Amino acid sequence: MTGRKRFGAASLLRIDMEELDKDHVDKILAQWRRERPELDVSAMGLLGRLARVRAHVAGEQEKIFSDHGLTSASFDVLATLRRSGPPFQLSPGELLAATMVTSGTMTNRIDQLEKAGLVERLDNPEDRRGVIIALTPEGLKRIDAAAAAHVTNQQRLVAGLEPAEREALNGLLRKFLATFE
Amino acid sequence: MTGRKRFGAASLLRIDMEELDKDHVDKILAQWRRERPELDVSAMGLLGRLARVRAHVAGEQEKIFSDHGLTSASFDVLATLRRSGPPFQLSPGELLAATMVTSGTMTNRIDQLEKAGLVERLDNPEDRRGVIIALTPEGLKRIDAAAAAHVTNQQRLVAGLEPAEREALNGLLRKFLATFE
DNA sequence: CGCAATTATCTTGACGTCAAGATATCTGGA
DNA sequence: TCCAGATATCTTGACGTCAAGATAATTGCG
Repeated sequence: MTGRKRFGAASLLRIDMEELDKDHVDKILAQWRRERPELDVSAMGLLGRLARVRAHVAGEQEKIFSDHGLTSASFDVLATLRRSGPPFQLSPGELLAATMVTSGTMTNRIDQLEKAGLVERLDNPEDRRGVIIALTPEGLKRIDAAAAAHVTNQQRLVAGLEPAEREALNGLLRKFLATFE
Repeated sequence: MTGRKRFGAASLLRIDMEELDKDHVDKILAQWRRERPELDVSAMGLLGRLARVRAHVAGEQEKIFSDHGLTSASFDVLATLRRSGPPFQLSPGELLAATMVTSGTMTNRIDQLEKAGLVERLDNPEDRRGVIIALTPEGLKRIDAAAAAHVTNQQRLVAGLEPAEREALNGLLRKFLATFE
């Protein structure tokens, strides 16, 4: 918490009103403008807030995963298998395509989940180079419970925005994302 | 929904006419709605896009840091020292307060930067428990060059949004961030 | 003044991730 | 058929991060 009070002593002392709405990112921008006034930092506020919001959201989400004995990494894999539908089986390559990590990372994630008894590696009858990763019954129970808690928590995390704001933010992020994907 | 194939790449990656306007996140939501229709996934789209956009932005920014022999971690520390103004010195605790990492992480970051000759640890004359981290002349040159390239790159990253959209997105992220800080 | 609580920084050990490369298998063209 | 290139997955080694706790110095209470 770095937050300042919106209606604290500062406003009673009539300190510049604009200062009151400055957040952590605004302070960083003000420092850059003082030290390197020739730099155009107009994009830094948006991208800095994006990074900070994402860091907070990630931390809050990990708490929920931890309650269910999972990490964001293991949740990610189990959730991908779960939402693919019965029989809850995908190849490592398919999991890779869905999760923005490298093949070595996916091997490691599967290793950990296999040790925990949440997935198993099955022979791929169509390609001896490959395997099929399957949710175990325990893995299915685990991800079903974790996913329910996760979506409830996600609603809590966005509750500070009005429905119309969420809609607007979602639309802008969709367009922004489209510039990368 | 038509029958799915045994091996899921087709279902995960499929593009058909009805889905041309759907992005990766929409496809994930559609899968959840099919598999767990009782879950309210209304917040997942926004938070999923936030995570993916941030991951893309982080990757693009790291390329620039790498061009200057830095990582996002080392850039973060050097930039904090640089924008604090002359004499470009802060305590590890002050760096910690500015950078959202743990003390052990900060110790490690400073160790790496010291090895690289970009910062040095000075005795803190006011508190023998502590030290002062100072940019070296080489560190100053490095961060000044990297910061200039970084802000230019940031402008490129947001160029796919119209100025009014950037403004709106920035405002919504500001409000969202305020719910955490 | 003396000592317990606090503070500042560092250490340790465990993870998760990545890049680069190894291994095994498949595939298509000659 | 054969084999060179492509493909699927795993291995290795180096990092960066964190949580928990250690160490040393400072502060403030009684």
